[in-house]
Amino acid sequence: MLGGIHLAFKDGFVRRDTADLVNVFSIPPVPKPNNIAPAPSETGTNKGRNRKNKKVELSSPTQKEDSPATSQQSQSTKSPPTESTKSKRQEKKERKKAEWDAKCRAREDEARSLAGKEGKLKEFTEGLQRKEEEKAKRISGATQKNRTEVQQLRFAQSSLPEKKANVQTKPEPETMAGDAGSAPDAEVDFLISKKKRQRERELIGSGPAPSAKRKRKLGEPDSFPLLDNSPLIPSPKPPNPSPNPVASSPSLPQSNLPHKAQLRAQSHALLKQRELLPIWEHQHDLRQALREKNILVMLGETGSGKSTQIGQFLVSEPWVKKQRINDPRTGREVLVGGCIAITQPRRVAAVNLARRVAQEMGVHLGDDVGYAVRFDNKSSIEKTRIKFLTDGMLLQELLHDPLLKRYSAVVVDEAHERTIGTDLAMGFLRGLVYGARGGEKGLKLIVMSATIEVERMARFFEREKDMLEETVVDREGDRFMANGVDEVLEKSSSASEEEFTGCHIDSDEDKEAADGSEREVSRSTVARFQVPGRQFPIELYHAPEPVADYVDAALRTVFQIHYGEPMPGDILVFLTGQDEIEALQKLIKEYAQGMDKNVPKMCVLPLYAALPQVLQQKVFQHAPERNMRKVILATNIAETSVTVSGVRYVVDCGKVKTKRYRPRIGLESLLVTPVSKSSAMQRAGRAGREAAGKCFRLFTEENFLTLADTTVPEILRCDVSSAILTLKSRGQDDVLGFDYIDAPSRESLSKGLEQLFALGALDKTGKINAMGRKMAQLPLSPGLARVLVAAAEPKMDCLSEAIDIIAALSVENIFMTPQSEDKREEMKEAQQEFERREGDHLMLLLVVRGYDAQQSHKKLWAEKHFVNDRAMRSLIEARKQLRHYCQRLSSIPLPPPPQTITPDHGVRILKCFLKGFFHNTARLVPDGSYRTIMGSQPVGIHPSSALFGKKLEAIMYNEFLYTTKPFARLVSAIQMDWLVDASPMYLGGAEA
DNA sequence: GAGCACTGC
Repeated sequence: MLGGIHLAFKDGFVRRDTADLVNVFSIPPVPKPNNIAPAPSETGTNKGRNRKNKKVELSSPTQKEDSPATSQQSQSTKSPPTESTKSKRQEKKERKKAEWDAKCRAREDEARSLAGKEGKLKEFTEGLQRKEEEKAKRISGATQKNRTEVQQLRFAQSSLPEKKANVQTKPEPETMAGDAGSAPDAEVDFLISKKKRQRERELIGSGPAPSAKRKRKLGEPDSFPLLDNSPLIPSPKPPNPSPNPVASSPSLPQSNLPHKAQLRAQSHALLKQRELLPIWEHQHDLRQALREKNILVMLGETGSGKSTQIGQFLVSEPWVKKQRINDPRTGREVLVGGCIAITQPRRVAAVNLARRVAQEMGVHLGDDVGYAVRFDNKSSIEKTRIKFLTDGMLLQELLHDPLLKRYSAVVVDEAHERTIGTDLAMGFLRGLVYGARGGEKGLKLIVMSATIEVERMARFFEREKDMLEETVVDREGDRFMANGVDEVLEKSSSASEEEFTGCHIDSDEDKEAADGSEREVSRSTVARFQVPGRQFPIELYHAPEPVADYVDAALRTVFQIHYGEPMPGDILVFLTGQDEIEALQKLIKEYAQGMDKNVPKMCVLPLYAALPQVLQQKVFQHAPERNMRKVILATNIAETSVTVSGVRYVVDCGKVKTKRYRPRIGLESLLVTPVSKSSAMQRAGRAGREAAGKCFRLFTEENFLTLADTTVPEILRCDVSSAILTLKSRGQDDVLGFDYIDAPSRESLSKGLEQLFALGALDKTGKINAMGRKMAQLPLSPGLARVLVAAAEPKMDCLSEAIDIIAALSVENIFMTPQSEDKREEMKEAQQEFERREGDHLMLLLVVRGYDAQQSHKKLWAEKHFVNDRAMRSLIEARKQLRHYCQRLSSIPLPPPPQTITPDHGVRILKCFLKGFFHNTARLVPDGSYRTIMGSQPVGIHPSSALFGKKLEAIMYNEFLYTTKPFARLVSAIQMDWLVDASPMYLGGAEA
């Protein structure tokens, strides 16, 4: 039996090309061997997967009965509906209970023991890393790099069906003959040695590097493991040794501040690594380009080094020093410049890049190089010349300093991610570069992206002149009102297409003109630049026919890889959520038990944001045994935020959960949708970080071709009321006329405006008023910001209570979510002391107060009450910040929080919440169900609420979500007559 | 009687 499986797998993998893989994808389901150890109680059911997807078929019919995974299914279909069914069901239920209890216990134990081992593990992994560093030093970095380039050339030709066809190829005068095109295998070694010699010459310093031709490869944001691992590993060093020379840097002594000489020495040591980065040889051209033009758009691929080097290349340019300009608004002279800002979409990225660049420059973090993220600012107004910050932070600075006076240049990194933050920042920056900070002494703007969308961005920054004319003409008619988003989208996409043909930035087929050092010499206001990345080749495989159940398909593919592909090489599987991950983890573990003894073992690891930190870290550690393959089951978190080393095989289900907003009903929902092409490429790219890799797509090639090129920008998918408030508070009152890269639909914008008006943030003409300005300063959604402003009013007088509750609402769920029913019962009991008949909001307040009351045993207390300690700690941070902001907004000092909360007090708190959430209300109708007060839609109280099952006159809720049916989450009881003064403007004539 | 991807101020 075992041999049979073995052969079955082997057959599929003797030869490795797409055609064979087609067979592999369609081979019969993995048979489950008979001699599997009898399943322990926990394999008795197949919770989740079987229930959810009936199509799953994991074993052939004859083997079904042997399979613990399916025994339950066959049982239930076979047994007649006798009186024993009931007891059987009971039995099943109990078994299920036991199983989940066991699982929970196991997980808790695991977490605990891991936490204990952490110290030892760190020691161990650091030792390993030191060894690896030494090894890396021995291997010539240059050889490594050149080999990569050659492989890239070959890869790029063979894969990537998503090439743009209409690309002009430009012959290039100064290139090496054999380098450009398809190098036959025999030539490869020759090329490597040739390039190696060249590189060695370069390293000894004999003249500038001849411009090497490179090929565009899988787009992927530039991120080295040091950077990407960090969200999960707080230590400055990743525990995993990495062959990437950038990642394995000498580490600083942790104990005290390093001496200046030490810093210099380290900086010197790092210089060698920096010189190997693809961007290094282009620094002169970059500087030159920015002397000539104020805007530069750069396509920088994975590992090009753009994020770490750009600041250092520019910091000593003459235009960085402070200079006087005329502020057109006041007519007065102001002093501007002196610092380069580099924005990132994620906090960890900003912090780690700053740390790294400080090391490279040999300076203390916070002096010449610093960062600013929420809750953490390590930069100095006088000293800092390179500052990394999140895009949200840049927008925050815009609020108090509309000219961004501190900065000589702003670099927008990872622009292709198109978060609302980056999009708004780019709109504002463009306005500055062509307005108040334009001209010869103007602000420099550098936009860096990893996808071909850069060309669209270049167009966006270029079309200022046209736009101005257009806006003047269209002002009355309102361009967006009239045409809506479709026309805008259409316009931009056709623009980018024509641009591809004329632009020197090559796309995939344009091998001839791939030299980034060549700049477009034209009258364009935007300089364009391309820097190749460092990425190993990846073989792509597609499923031959559509896959009905991708969890099942992933299961088979994982085993196929495991049997057919050599070690080492870990497998990274992309799925959409925790549910799927847990289901697949269970299945793989079951089947792995039946593997032949001489087949390497597997170590299955989940990875998603909600997973406890200690368990996340396992992904970065070595497999517990030698000759063991790690199989990482991850959500989208592994696509951008986290880089796992050691991965050579990627399995991509082709789906992702995305938020969608339907403005008409004002409802946000989370849906499983197909990924975009660039997302799929990004995922595939994860297989080629350290060596050549393979990517198995669980969808057909035809399917791939129908995917959208890029992910829909966030601003087109979400509620934009918050974005509108940001715009208006920063001087852009005409939100319909703001120059978005992609404008939200007219419907979405007007819904947002309407909401803000109802909240009292805008006056009748749509201008922001005092209330709106206050709200805009708070790091909260407009609704929650409104609550805070209301709570600060003297007659309400419950500011510190409101802050506590809002802080609880703005961090991750502060309650644990136990899996087993027993645990849930236990949790209910433990939390009884917090329960209030008013509902969830006051319950949150009591939890916060309970946590506060603990002096030294906070963690224990949290554990006992099923409260998430990590969430509580970030809650405390957020509260500190909110208090700070509130104190700034009103001169009145925060009153000390009262010890008890009287019913009257509770009413006042809830009335404040109603000011921000009057639109999220429902009332009881005669049939005993709830219907929303606006729109009269049915809605039920979510089972997670303390008010679940209760019948109340009316309810208010913070969240509306649609899963199996419409649910209200975070619910409190209200009275109908409170609604009248919650938003008189909005409810004015309506019955309330 | 349900179950939520990922960020950010």
